[in-house]
Amino acid sequence: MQTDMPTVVTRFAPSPTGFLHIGGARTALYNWLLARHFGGKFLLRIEDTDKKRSTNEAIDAILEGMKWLELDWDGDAISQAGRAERHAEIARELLEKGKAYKCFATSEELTAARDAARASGGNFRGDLWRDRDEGEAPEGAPYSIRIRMPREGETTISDAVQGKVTVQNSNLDDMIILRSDGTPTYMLAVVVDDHDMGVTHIVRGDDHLNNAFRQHQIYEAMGWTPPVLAHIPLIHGPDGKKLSKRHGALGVEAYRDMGYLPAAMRNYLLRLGWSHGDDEIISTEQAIEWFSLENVGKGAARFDFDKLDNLNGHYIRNLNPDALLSLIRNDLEKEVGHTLETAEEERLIKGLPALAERAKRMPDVTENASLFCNVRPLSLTENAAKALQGDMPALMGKVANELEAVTDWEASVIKAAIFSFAEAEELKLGKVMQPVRAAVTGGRQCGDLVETLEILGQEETIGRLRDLIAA
RNA sequence: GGUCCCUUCGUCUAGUGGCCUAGGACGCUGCCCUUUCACGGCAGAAACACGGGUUCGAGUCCCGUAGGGAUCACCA
Repeated sequence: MQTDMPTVVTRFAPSPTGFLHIGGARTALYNWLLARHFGGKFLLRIEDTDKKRSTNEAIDAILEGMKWLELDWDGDAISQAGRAERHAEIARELLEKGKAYKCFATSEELTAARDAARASGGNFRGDLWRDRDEGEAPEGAPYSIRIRMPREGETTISDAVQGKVTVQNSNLDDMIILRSDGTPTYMLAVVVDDHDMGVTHIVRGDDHLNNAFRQHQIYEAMGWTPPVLAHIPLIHGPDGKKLSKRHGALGVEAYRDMGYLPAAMRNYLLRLGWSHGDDEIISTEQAIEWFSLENVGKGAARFDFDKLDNLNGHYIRNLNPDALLSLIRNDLEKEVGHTLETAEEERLIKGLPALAERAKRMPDVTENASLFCNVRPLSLTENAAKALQGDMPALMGKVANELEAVTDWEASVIKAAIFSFAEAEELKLGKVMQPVRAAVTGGRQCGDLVETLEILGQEETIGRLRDLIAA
């Protein structure tokens, strides 16, 4: 049926040699958005043809990263290694067609040829056996299979991001497509898999741009239609240098642990290299509707934590109290040392929005949230302690007495009580509010003080005030 | 070194030959709001890498230079 044939099929094809880093995450996001935009399919393929470097831990980390970012793929993740037989079959077909040939060169010969080519300022093409008869090879000698690249003319690819890019065919090397042990190389495997999986659009890092020409020739040799290519620029570190494991390249789970929200991450990554006019805050739904390869930038982008923080703050603020609580629950309970009681939960639900207003990363919320828990005596920050020096404890004791007389524990009443107290003591309002804030929050940030007192409850408020005298 | 790609405020970017006295966002500075810190509001400093063309007119097109990057494995 034509109708159930998706018009757009994209894929994300990471090699499982490490975690899902930020560049990979963005590549995955763009592929995902493109597929969702067109109502097509987004496939996941693990490029594990290099068994020596691939690990199951890495596969798990990548899958976990994708799930955390909420990028769902269609169908099961495909193992490239599991398709080796099919790849070898294509290699043999190419051989039969005369589009590939056997290479009996030893690694020493290859290295020597490579060094010579480089020394003469030329290009190594690996073609030692291109024009030799295989009968010249020793009986039973191992051989790899190399593709026979055209030597005349040029190859042009129309990249959706980079535009038309042309390279002279004389620069193309007769790369190995099947190793002497019979396993396929990446160069062959990608092409065969993308073709077999019906991939229509390949979005990947521009470190693959040079490979595109080489792979293009496999499509040509097989008579297959090449997919649309989009090579997106790489992401650099804050200092403009390339991201590497030693240099700021973190797995997405590291961002999760730092307290970034998946939605913020997606929004940030989306804008890092793609734009839609002046829009900055873009929901995932909106992104799906707007996403297009045409608006992907060509220049490499630097990763900027300040902007990510700003965006993250926005998404934290938009979380509802219940979601917020469930996100911080674990860490908060660890911090206060006990399972949250119902009364504490109730306070948190009321108090969390004000904290979210002030947060950039989730730990900002968690740290301040302990103020709504039963932890007495409350630990004081340096500034809070300073604000409570001298005769402040005594003053707080008086405030406590004043608040104890309040029969209707409600913000307006509490406020009136504090106001009249300040007036009676002939103190400026700030002179009372400031120490009360310090005493009750211990220096933690929160919103309106009086409202905070209301949420905290009369008993806890007075207790915290009197703890000062006791201490 | 060969090949290929890239280049607008500090950063992410808008800009597809006249709408650009180059716009937005983050960050930064100042002010306002204010019971802390934020949020929010207002104002401000801040960029077309350089040099040649093409054109009546160039950030936008072409060439060169410089700078940055990618790649050159029986890795992916």
